Amino acid sequence: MTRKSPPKRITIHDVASDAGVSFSAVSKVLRDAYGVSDALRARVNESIAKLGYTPNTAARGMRGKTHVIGVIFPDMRNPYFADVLSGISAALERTTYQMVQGIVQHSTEAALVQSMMNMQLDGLIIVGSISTSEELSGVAARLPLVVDGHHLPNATSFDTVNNDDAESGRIAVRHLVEQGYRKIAMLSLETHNGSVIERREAGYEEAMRAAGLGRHIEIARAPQSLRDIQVVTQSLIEKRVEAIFCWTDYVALEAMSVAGSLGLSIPRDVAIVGHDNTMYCGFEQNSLTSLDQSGEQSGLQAARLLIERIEGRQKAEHFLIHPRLVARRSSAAPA
Amino acid sequence: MTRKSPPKRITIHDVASDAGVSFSAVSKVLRDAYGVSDALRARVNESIAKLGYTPNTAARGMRGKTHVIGVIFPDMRNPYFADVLSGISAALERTTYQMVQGIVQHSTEAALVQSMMNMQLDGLIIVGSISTSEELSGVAARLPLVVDGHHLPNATSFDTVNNDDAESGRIAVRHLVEQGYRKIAMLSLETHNGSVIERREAGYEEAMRAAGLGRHIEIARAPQSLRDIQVVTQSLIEKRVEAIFCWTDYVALEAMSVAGSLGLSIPRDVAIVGHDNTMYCGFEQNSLTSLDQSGEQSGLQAARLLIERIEGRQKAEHFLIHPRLVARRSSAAPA
DNA sequence: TGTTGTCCGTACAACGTTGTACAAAATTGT
DNA sequence: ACAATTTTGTACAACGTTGTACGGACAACA
Repeated sequence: MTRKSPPKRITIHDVASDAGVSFSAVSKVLRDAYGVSDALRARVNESIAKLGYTPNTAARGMRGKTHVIGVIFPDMRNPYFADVLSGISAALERTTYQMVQGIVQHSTEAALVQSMMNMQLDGLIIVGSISTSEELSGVAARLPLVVDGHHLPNATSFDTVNNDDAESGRIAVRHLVEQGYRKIAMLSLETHNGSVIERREAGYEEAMRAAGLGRHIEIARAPQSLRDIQVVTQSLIEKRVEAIFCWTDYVALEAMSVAGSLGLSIPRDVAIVGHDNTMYCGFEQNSLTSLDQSGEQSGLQAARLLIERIEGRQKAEHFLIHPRLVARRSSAAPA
Repeated sequence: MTRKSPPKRITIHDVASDAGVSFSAVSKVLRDAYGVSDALRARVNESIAKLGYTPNTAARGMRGKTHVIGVIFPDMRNPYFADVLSGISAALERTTYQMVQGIVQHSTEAALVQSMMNMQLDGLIIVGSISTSEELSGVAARLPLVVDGHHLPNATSFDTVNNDDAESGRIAVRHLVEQGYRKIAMLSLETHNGSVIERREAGYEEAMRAAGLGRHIEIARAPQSLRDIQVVTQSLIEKRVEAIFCWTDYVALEAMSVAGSLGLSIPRDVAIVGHDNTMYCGFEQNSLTSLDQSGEQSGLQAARLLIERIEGRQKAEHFLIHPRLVARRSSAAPA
């Protein structure tokens, strides 16, 4: 409709002249600073509502806080992250903080962090970081930081939230052993700069040894590509493993697919356990046993910690979530 | 490690004094404006690299462009959006533009748009918008806008990218008819403010009539919740439909799950077709026939249009993508 | 009535850029 | 050698906030 009209932005000055006060007074109301009468406050708020004023984040960034936090996700394909996001949203609901996301797709985590710092965001939650402890400390020196999904319990300058991943590995193995499986392999991730997968592997090995199955320990690693996962799964199957514990659900679903293509039946020929208990696990055709690390809870805690930190906390906190097994048909006892 | 050191931000002034020039000169280099000698440019660029300077986006937002665009997604659960994001990333790769995402979870689309405007972003791509044409025109009056997944071919103030959704509906029906199915139902979405689902329904109806199956037209609508989808699917099955065309893949997978739970086999008892051809379709246990609307292509075009618009194009463009059927076992001809 | 505080509201200097206006220097033409 | 022109670099006023400094009004106390 409108060709190229000049849609003037409503500023604090417009509000001030509408309310008949100085622009500084409006600023005071916005920051609810000391030294404004109730009458003035009411008048200003009325004008704000009437004009539909919203503060300019860019201008705020030049001076104090922007009231915006950034959340960085490693990818958008894994529906687990949607749960984390829900948790963060829920925690932000009753606060004045807004949120923007950055998703590591083509760009790098470091570039995204830089970009968000340049926007002067008030704090950052990095989910599934692949950065080193040093890099993260560098970030934390410049703005409040919470890392979700990277075990760094000795970090002093930022907080972390994590699933007890060693426990995940142990639970998976114990469950499969109880169900009667012995030759239990793990299908892991090839390159993992985070410490999450290491711990799952460690938990897996520990439980295998504890069950007297040390000789059956077998960890196969594949990169994230579906093709590679197929190849590695196939080689595990050829080795006649009885069960496969996969580092995340979609890998488990792919493993299931490979087994199916080879004419094998699950769990009779091979049992499968996944991780994250994403929505696809519950579908009848998958019926995938999985470890639930409650992404929602994870996000909630991360946001809570970040806000505390923005508001002044200095001492680091490290929150651990206890995983819970959700058993389904894919790991039922063989008949 | 560091307690509360003052990590001074490196500004244009620091670069200027390092290079021994005025700060305005540095700004000129950054904007590559007219009137800088190659010598000065080189010197400045050297200092920039040496100091690791990056421009402050907030400050840029106060004056010209931020070189950041915003992308708004309706949710993070549907892996289709990951493809769209890939396309956008790819298009931005060789440009100077950065990107941040906003995901409509607890907050509203309008709130996210407002928030991104307040950050003074250079442009916006809204994917799967539920806003009205008027609301979108309002946004477009204030900044360059591209809408992906909302048919508004008469919009003059913003661009759109869409799948030919009527064609999707027609293709799905024609395919099922060819395979020998007659009682073909559609499982649609209950509340759809976008025009995408309407068109799919229209295409479905049109093709049904064209095939002389008008009397078998049956559109069932369910909200996004899994529980509701189950109930609606079950009622379709009780009506003994032979095939179900679902508006998106995860609904199709859920329908498949319901059928399986009822002891039915696919496609013998009921055929299923999904939409978006997401990664889960290819898994053997699903083997779901689906319509591919190439999210990657969609994102690529949206980003291209946005950049053109940021750089001055006024005339609206509307890009249409042609869907392609990927046939799998879920719609094979009954034996 | 003068003095001392409180309270409320205003003035104004940042913040780090962009882009316009202008001065100085270098180059060209005569 | 001197004016005219072009090229190169600098100065500075925005942009919309925050937060500190300050002034004026009014009440309380002597």
